[in-house]
Amino acid sequence: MRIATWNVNSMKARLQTVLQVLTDINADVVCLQELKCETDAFPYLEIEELGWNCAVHGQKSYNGVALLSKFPLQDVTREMSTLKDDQARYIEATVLTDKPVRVGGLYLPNGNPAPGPKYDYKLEWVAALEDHARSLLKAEEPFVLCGDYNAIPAPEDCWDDTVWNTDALGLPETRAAWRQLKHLGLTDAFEVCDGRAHQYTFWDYQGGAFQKDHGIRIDHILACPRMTDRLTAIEIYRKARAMDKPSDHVPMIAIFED
DNA sequence: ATGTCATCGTAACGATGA
Repeated sequence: MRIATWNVNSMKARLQTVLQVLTDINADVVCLQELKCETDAFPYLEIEELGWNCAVHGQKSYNGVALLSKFPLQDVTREMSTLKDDQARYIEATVLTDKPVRVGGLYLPNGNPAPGPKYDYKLEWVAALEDHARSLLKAEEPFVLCGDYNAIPAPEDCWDDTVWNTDALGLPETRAAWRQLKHLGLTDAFEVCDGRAHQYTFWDYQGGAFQKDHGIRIDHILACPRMTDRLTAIEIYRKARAMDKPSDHVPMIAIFED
């Protein structure tokens, strides 16, 4: 079972790229972020034609998340139990295989400029995610939480920490919140399956960042203990960043034993 | 001297978010 996460930075502007990448990565489940379209404007027909079931939580202009699955999706929820949010940043559903798994797709707030109200919202959001993860653990159904966390876990997860450790994505308080989430008993799939320094999932459009490999690792897959037992490998599909009309993020794929 | 992109409101860009 291959579970992927990818911030597409607009479904409308990126549709052809998205269709190509979906074929390339051969995942069973894909969490998408930054759709930048309303739920009804999602290109259901084109995606379904490739064999996906879709669950979408969109909004106008900003944010927006979706779950794509080759298997049926059941019990879709579009908010965390712990946060009343007017921004479309969360979606969760059960993927019905012979070993059902609850998949949460999330788009954590960017939080810049920090400090300020946007950073406060980010911290509030990650605290709500922690509470929600706690309730998922209590429910004892296997789950993964995938998405754009807008968090650089450690200095070696960016190209130059002196640039990022004062940014909302790399501030000590952001990293502490990330660790606190993990310490509930969740596993960063990249950390245990690869763990190398300077492996990135995002490169800014500006200043030739990709060519210089000036990236950051901010897209993550967190697994509960039972899913961690099945975890075998992690992949970062870097090629997506070199395509025509690329997103600034690339897909990350976690592979679980069937 | 040296590569940003997408969206919206409004009518060819400026403002905004990332």
